[in-house]
Amino acid sequence: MPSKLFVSAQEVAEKAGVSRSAVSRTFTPGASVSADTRRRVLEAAEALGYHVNHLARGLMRNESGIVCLIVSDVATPYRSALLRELTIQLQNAGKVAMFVNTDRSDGSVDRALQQAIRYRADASIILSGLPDKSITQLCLRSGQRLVLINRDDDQPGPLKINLDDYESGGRIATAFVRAGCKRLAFANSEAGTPSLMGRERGFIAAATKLGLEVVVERYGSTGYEAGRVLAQRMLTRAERPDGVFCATDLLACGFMDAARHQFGLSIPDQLCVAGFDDIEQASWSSFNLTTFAQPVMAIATRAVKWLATGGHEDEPEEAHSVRLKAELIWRGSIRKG
Amino acid sequence: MPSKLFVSAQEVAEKAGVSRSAVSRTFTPGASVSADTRRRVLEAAEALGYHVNHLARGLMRNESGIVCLIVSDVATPYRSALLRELTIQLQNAGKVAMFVNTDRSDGSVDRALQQAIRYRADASIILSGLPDKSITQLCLRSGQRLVLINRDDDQPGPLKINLDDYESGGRIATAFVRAGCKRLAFANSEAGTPSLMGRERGFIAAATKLGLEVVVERYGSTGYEAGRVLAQRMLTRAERPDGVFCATDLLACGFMDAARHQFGLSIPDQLCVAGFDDIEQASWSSFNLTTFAQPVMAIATRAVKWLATGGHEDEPEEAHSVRLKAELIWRGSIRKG
DNA sequence: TTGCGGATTGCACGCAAGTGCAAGTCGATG
DNA sequence: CATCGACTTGCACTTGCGTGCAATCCGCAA
Repeated sequence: MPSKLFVSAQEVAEKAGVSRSAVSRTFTPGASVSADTRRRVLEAAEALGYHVNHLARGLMRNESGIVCLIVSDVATPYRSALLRELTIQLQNAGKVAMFVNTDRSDGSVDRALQQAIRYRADASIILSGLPDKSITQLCLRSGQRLVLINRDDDQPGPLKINLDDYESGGRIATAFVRAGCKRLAFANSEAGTPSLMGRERGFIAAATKLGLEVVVERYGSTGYEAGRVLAQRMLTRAERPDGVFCATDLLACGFMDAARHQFGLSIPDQLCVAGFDDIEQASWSSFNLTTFAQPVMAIATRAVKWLATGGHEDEPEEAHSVRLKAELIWRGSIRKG
Repeated sequence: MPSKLFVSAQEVAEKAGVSRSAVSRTFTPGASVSADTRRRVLEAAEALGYHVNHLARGLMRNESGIVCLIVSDVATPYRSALLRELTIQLQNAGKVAMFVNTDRSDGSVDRALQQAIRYRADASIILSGLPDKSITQLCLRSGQRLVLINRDDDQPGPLKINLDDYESGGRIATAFVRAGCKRLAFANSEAGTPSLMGRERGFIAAATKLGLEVVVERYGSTGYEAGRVLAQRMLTRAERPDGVFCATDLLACGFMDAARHQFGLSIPDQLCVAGFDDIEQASWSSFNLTTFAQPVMAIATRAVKWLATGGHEDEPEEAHSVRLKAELIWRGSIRKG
């Protein structure tokens, strides 16, 4: 129970000796107020510690300024980097970020979106999971904008930002072959998201075209521990792979650590490794990992710009789908060709 | 411009053939509604896709359900882990997290708090920086609760959660001495926050008592790169240290990487290292770092519980200050004593 | 049938803002 | 001095919701 409540425009008006409308107009850009009234209002507001109530303003304007970020595994390096960029850019665009965590349970994303609706978020950005069509439709009907990042989905309406996962898989396969690798492998998680599967398929397709087979293992999540397990499984094979593409950098870190410390392998001499995401740890000298950089900045910029300019429904559907390129960052985990 | 707006309680009422009050009461726990009306309202709401407008509800109840998290460097492993725990627990407590990024600029935290006030957040949790007293007072006067995490501050009112940084510094000094280290060093950042300085002072005090001097270097931020630079500075000294306590795990990771790959030192044989935070990377086999675990879960639990129960102003001031213990996690970067 | 108690319902008001409209102010011009 | 026009100002209504109060309904006992 707060003993004293927030200051209202009414109180400011009384202190400044003007009407409440004048206060309202003072804080509304473009409204008509004389310089004198404005000054008196601002002084009174400053003295009382008045701040416009965005809840009420949002109610009137039907525009809350809130953008809802729907994510799982926030503590993951790649996720947190993207989140950081998104929140900063949203802030610069005059929006405020609301956070909803999801887990792997069914309907988790749907509940998150309902939360967004309850707070009348102007938009929701979905980084994890995929909402049910009915909820998506409800959001769009309600005038809420939707951005799906790396979430392959074909519904019209939301802005979809994706990477060239398939092509990246192909590019890295070529790199392995140039480095003289003979036995390629792909280390994936069991998550089976479109991004991960795209990398896998692209890698296999390109390798096949180059005349090499690819051993594929899938295990666990996309994290470090799963990478270790995958290494244990793959490096004990009779035909030990000498070129491994890991679906994420975290998998690659776990894989490399196990390869070096458990199997005593030297990277890149005996084993070439590549990852995906370009998390900060990839550049650490313990890993020095060749990997694809998620264009985090570009993703955030596209998303926020689209939200800010308020792309219309009548714009062509192509404009709702963006494919960005993941840049290959050369480091030392693959031999020079 | 949304073509269609959100569904209002009025529309639901009309469709269900009841008054708007009935709709409102249906969604208010404990209110008096007959089972029949309730059912009809719920059906209509479901059909129309109605969700209570929390902006309006917050306006009425003077309780928005929003908790504002004020942070810088979100993408840092320790920060993102804490953030994850906080958001999840807030969510479980029926609150929703709002996110405000701060930078190092003056007044950045103050602006963040003003944002919290504008959205009538029930509380703000500050993880970075320290707000001006006047703003703090305004928040408290307005009935907003405040939690300061690892932010040494002596104002009454906010809940302050801190660690036993000083004592931890002492504990690790003892461990170094047991391991036979003769030349201790403390690698710190220039940030100079109370937590970092507490670790430094505690470490020096204990070492001095044990008859050892401590070389201290401070450089840059608390990140990996700063750790590398610190290693370069410290490991080129005539009297090379053989036991280094790094103020954070990231510093330690950078330090270890430089020590091994640039100076060819073997850890823990030639050099013992300890860190602080217990980020995920500390447990990776490349680092296997002995470190102090931030009780992330406990911190979040305390903060959220305090917010949920709504501790009163008339409770004793001691209840507003919590000191948690950082647990020493033994791994392989310090020799066994 | 009447009276009574309890549960349910609707009306109307309030929360804190934004805004159209009409009234008011002021200076300049004819 | 009257008239015009530009600029300000305040009134009143609106947004979506919660809730006190009074009215209504129902069942049951007298």
